[in-house]
Amino acid sequence: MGRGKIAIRRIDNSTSRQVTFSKRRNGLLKKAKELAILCDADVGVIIFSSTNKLYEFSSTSMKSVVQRYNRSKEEINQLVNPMSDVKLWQMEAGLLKQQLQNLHETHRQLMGEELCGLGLEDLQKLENQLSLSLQVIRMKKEESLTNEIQELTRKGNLIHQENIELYKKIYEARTYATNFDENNGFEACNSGVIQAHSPTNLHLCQPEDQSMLDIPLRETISRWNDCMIDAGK
Amino acid sequence: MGRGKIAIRRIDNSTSRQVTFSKRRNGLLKKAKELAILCDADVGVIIFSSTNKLYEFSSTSMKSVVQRYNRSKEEINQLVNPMSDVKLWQMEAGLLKQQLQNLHETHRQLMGEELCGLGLEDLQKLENQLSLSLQVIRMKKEESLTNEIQELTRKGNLIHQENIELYKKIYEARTYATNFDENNGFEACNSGVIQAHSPTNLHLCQPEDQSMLDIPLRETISRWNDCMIDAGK
DNA sequence: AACTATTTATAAGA
DNA sequence: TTCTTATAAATAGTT
Repeated sequence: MGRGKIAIRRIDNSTSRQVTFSKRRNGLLKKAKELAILCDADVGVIIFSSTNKLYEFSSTSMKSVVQRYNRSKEEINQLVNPMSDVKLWQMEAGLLKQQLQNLHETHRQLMGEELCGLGLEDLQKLENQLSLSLQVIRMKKEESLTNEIQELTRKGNLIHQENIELYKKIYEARTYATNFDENNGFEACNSGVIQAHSPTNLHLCQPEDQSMLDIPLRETISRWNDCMIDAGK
Repeated sequence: MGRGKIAIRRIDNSTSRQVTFSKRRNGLLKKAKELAILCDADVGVIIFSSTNKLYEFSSTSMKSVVQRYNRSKEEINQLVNPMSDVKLWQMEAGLLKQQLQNLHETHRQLMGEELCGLGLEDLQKLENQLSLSLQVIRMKKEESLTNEIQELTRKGNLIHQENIELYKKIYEARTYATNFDENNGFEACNSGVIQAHSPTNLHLCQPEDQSMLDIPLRETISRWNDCMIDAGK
């Protein structure tokens, strides 16, 4: 029914296909409507285009048509929501709520609450579990503490080494200054050389830690003294 | 499209209606099929005649078409009414899921698992909590044990009392017998009573255990036992 | 169910 | 997309 006859097979040309779809879709829906009216039939038509657009016609309501279809087919009402999505989600929520409650109770018992309903055996189990947990946690804590102490010790040693190096520098500088000028320039050397030396040294190991760059020379020496005293013990 | 034009309204003549139904139904199904093939569309058609007979066509399967239809309708609903019931329940479920997950994590930590992500402070808190729980549970257990012991002691005392009463009865009975028969009964009484005292202690309440009542008077005692049990009910 | 006059649907082109 | 139009297809009424 057109300028030419066409074979009933997928139309290759995309545009042509789309146009034909549009026309025939309208034709189908119109005819469905006419059939329903003329012949007092209950008709439902669902059309999805190749681009997933939905078109439909139903003489009463799609729901009732499909339900009737299901009943007629004697299939289990799985197609149109015997268990609508709302119901499904309600069930899901109910289930989760139940799980949450159960876990909550267990949790409370682990927290030492709501122990009234428990028998001796349950209490014993709980005690064992807690005891075990405590053991694990204490081990973990100890491990953590040990690590921290190790780290601190390492850093301490590094700084100690640095201080020794520093002291040596200072000592050399002083000796050099003394030898260099018996009666002259000690003050200048002291303020110049030594101040230039110490900050460079500290930067080598801990560039991020600037806090000890502010420390005056006498403090460095005093700290070195302390270290030596400690080492002598 | 026929010898004459007809208005689109219910055909009054029943026979005519039926014939038209038959013709147009075939036409509709044919056109649906053609549309599906020509335009690569997914089409479903359901037709109930006025006599409730079912005719159908679907390009894939009616089930998949209808499911797709339902899904499509849902999406539309959600767009129109973004806070539909479904959405609300989905949110509820999501929330509960989250809570459950959180609680689960806490629970695992209380069980001494998954402690890697925790710092020293967290570990300390956990330890304190567990320690506290353990304390409470041990108290509860002790309380429970104490109660049980008390209860057992009470019962034991009661039974002991009963035994004393029993002893008295036996003694009276024997004395009576001895008086009746001068030199015969005392030895029997002596060996009987003393042996009966300690082992019977717990057994007296259980009338089915007759093993130690080999002495001649066992019937009397048993009858007395029955009386006491009945009275105790 | 077959026939056929006619209406309707639609393919192709604009 | 929409309109037009020639033509294919559907079908109302008849046999």
